Amino acid sequence: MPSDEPTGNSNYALERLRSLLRSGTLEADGRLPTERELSTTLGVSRRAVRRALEVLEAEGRVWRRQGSGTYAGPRPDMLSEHVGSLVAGTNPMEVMEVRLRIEPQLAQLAAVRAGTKDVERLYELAGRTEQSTDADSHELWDGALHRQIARCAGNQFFLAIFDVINRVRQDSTWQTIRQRARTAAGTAPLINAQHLAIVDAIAAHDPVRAGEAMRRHLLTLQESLVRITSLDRQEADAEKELT
Amino acid sequence: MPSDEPTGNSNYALERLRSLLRSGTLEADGRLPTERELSTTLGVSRRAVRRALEVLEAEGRVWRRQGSGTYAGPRPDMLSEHVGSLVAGTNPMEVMEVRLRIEPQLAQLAAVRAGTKDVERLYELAGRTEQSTDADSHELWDGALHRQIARCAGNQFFLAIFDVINRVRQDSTWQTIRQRARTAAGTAPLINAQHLAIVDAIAAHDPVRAGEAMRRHLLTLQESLVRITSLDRQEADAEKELT
DNA sequence: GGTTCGAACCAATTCGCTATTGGTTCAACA
DNA sequence: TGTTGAACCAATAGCGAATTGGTTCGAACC
Repeated sequence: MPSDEPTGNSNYALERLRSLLRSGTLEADGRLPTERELSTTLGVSRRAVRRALEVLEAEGRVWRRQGSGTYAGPRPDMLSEHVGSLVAGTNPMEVMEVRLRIEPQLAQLAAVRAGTKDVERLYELAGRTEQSTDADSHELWDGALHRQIARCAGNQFFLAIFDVINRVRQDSTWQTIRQRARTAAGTAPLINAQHLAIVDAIAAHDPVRAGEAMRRHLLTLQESLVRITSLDRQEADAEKELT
Repeated sequence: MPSDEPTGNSNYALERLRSLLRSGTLEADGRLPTERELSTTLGVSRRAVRRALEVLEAEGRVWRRQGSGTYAGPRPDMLSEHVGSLVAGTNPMEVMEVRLRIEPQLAQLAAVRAGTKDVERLYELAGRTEQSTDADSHELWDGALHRQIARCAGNQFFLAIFDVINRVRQDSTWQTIRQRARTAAGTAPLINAQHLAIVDAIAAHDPVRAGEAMRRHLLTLQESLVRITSLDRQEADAEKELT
């Protein structure tokens, strides 16, 4: 334990926890160590850890569930609970088909209704997506861009529907599929160009072009999805051959 | 086992089960005995019990869950519980805009994928809608027709999304608006003709025509909705004048 | 030939149990 | 007065056995 810092100080634990959250070096599900673990590794009392966590929880940086653990990020709302039942009855290809039918419509509406500030935000998000190096942050910014387009449509209910689709799409069950689909060979430049084409059309208030650009973009994503799943099938067949 | 009745007859089991349901002598949670139990107590094969239960399930008198049991009453749905939060943040015009963007897409898919049996069902529903005299049954059959089109799209997830929209649309909060919108002067013949145009296009496997027909149909509904709400506004303005 | 039956098997669910984990209380203590 | 450490409480996750609806298959029967 540090010597010049008062041990058991919750402020010290708070800083350590903040840096832990910033570093992003935690499990994929965002779960951080147990309170007892933290109290030993940080060399402070569990009470101090709890005080620090209470602050972080009040700030919305973490949320806790008795018997389960403490997790990074905002507390998940009730909507996501129903996602599970939706995920159960469908598959990624169906979801992609729905996106192909709905997101071009949102892009059209966005082209009609997007304001100057909206367009600025869209270009910023497209730039962030392009400049992100690792696949994780790329998907993060990509998701933000698509949702911003949905927001620009100016229809709260339509946005809610989009969020439902998005939740199903991002369900952890399909994490591996997405992880491999987005690392498909050399599609990144094409995808970034398509993003720009969509945003340009929205900025030009050209609904037809925006819808078509979005459709082409999703078709590209669908292609990589098909490629991945067919690869999976081939692997499965190969394994069957071996046995 | 009975002597004058053919054992293993599912009709016999069906009658026994009906009387069991009528008597109401089952657990508080509405759960009735397991299939294996029933097959022994009723002295019929489990297959016969299952046939009887299938009938009762189709009639909506019971619902079954694998690994859990068979329960009396209609199948509970969790979806409707959270519709309220969606309704709160939107309004009928937004919902209609979403329908205008999504249902034509469903009609297009239906035109591609609908089978012969599906088309027959569509014509039957269109006929029922046309022949219904009172506004209540008209809306009932109209809703069934629209949902059947969504089913014909052959995408379970898309159907789930459609159901979410439908739930919000049918929310009791907007009951009065819908009641007045559908009684708009003399639109019934036009709406029925539009229904037939949609179904004809689907039967002809013409996606473009199906989508356009659906769009025109929804535009008509939107018009009547606008008319109603504008009337409301006039009334509100008139009231404001008085105060 | 077609249907039914019994049996076995499959898949989803429930239940009981244990271990884990956040939440709480409390006496000791500085 | 406030903190600490420990014990205890309550809710949750994980696991395996038992249960239950869903399915398949061959034998028997009409």
